[in-house]
Amino acid sequence: MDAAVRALAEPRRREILKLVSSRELSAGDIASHFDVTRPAISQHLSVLREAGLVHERRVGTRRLYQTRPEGLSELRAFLETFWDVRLRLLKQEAEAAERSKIRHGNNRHKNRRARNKGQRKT
Amino acid sequence: MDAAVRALAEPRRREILKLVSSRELSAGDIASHFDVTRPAISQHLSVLREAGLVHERRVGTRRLYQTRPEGLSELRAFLETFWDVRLRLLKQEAEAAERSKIRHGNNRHKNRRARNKGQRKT
DNA sequence: TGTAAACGTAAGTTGACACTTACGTAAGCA
DNA sequence: TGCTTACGTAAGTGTCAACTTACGTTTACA
Repeated sequence: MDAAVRALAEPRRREILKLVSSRELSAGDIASHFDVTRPAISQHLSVLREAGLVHERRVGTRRLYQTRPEGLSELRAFLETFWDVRLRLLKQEAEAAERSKIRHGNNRHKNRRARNKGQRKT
Repeated sequence: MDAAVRALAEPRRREILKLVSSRELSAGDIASHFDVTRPAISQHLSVLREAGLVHERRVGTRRLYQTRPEGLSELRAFLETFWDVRLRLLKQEAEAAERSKIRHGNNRHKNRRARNKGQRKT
């Protein structure tokens, strides 16, 4: 995953991924979309390939590239965990507030604490 | 999103995010989990805060940090698009194969082409 | 077989960035 | 009011990575 996220940190590489996400393109075609030299794009493509984010296919003298979404799955899972944790925390807080209400009835002070926790800015 | 993904490119910053995803921790507490100096962690925390990935809260002389999952949503959406595109392409290929079958009956040559496209390595 | 096309690779340069030590600052506290 | 605690910030250093130009390599083709 480290290689994938490092590869994505470069804006141009993210652009390349978008370019070849829905169709194969040759290295030259890809390079023509940018204002840097062709070797620079070639190096970006190497980084993307080694990170497992693109697939390379050689046909004749050309090399065709296409996005490999599976290369993103680990990072995707990493990001998901944070949303899972957030949801779990919110659920726990809601349950704690509920228990507090049951135990202490309509005690105003306790209710205010629970409500404030739930209101934490999102 | 650029700031977020650049922030995530650093392994230690990803570790910090994990540390404070389920609970608030002070800068010092966070630093104690690593073998670099406290100022180094402080700089990492600045990067994470400016990228919108953590929330900072000051209490007394301490600063408490916690992950802000919303800061990851743009990158998350970016990653999702690649899976959406992949699914759309697979669907199109399947439909094309189906139409080809209807038009040409059990023509072996055409069927083989369609099957090979579907078998493209995942 | 020689030439052109489409690439990748080598080598060097520049800028960013992760780290260090040293210092500044705000809040608690005797 | 001084001292301590818990930080951030400044300044300097070394490493890495993105770019350039120059060159090598493979395939197609007359």
